Amino acid sequence: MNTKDRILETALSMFSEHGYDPVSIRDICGAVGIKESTVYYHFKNKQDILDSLFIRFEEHVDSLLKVLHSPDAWNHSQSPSFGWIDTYFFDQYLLDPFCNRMMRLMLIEQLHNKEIQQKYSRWLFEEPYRIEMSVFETLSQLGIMSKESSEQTGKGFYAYITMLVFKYLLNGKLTARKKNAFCEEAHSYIASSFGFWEG
Amino acid sequence: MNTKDRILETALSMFSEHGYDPVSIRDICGAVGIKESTVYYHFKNKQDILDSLFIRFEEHVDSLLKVLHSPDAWNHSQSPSFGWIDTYFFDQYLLDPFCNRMMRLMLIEQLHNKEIQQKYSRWLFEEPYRIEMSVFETLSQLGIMSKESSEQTGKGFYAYITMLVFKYLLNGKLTARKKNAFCEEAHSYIASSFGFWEG
DNA sequence: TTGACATTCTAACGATTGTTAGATATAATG
DNA sequence: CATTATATCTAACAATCGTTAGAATGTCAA
Repeated sequence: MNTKDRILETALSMFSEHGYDPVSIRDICGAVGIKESTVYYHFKNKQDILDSLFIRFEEHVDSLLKVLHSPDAWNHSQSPSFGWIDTYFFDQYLLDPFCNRMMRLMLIEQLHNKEIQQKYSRWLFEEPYRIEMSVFETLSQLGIMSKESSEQTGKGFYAYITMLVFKYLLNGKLTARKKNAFCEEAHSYIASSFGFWEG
Repeated sequence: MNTKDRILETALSMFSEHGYDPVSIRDICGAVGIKESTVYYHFKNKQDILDSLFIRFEEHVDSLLKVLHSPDAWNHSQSPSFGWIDTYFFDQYLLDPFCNRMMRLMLIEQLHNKEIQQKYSRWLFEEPYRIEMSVFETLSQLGIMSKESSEQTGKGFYAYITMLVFKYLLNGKLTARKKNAFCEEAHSYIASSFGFWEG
């Protein structure tokens, strides 16, 4: 991996753990194994590192969203399924190491950074809401649920997953134990609430 | 208010917005209107300010919990009610300015501070879960709900409130708009899910 | 008024911060 | 080989950090 990417990866790893301000350029350089001035060859300043991380993240999730909303994503079963949510929404977004770190970073910085607060609202609440609700909307279109019931059930599902995200995926260090707890409790909720469908 | 209390209040206000490290002793002193060295007359060091805040918070919520679990709290209706949740759990905990600031502080610091991470888990997940579930446990004891149904419904309720807390009460600055959104959506959820009871 | 104590001040310390100028090394091009 | 461009280095800067010693106040009892 080239130096620029190593700086970005190390910076994200440290920012997501301690926040932006508490991590110094020297901290990052020490971990990467370069001198401070080298950073300024690749980036305009410290803020530029943060900006670059968000550019990469939004490219990443934009391409992810395109896949999600393309017909292919829904092909392996004729209707949207919780297997689909597992593969795309859980594994490639909520549980993905890069995305998880970016969410931690947004979580720390949102309280005092207005720009990041907007990104935080979008990527932790609005887009997940859209994605999860689209599943239940399809369910009502397919006649599996009534429109009102699908909306109510969708909101309940969204709230439960959101709670699990904050409780397990954005609470202290992300350990294998917490990942498992998230998956187990999510699947247990799905099983007990939607056992009638795609058992 | 005496100087020590003014330091604590100002520090909490700034810590909860920016986090512990980014706020300097000089920032706090500038806002209070004193010189830096005065802080060290009242506190051992910067960390001591943070520790004092947590001591005050835990004293505050401990006394709150005592009230919650005392018979008096349940007296104004023969069964636990959502009005009770409104008065004690919402107004005096989740929406209380002091508690809200402490929760923000814990939210920021928990990702890299192991001690605070434990407090965060306790005061944002475990205790709220206990409090909310105790309501539904009573419901099943009173025969209003079956044991299984009360547990499932309780978890759904807890998840929904937790989601609303993160979405509205710990997302950027706490405005009147967000407070209202929290209350409205919570009450709307209660109404649509539990309209059968205490309409 | 004097003395004792509580409270706040002035002024500085060593360490760390983001950033920069300019030298040095490495690699590619003629 | 000489030249140019790319990449990393050394070494320092002004500013800010938490913290401290000691002088200057204010308050109240003797």
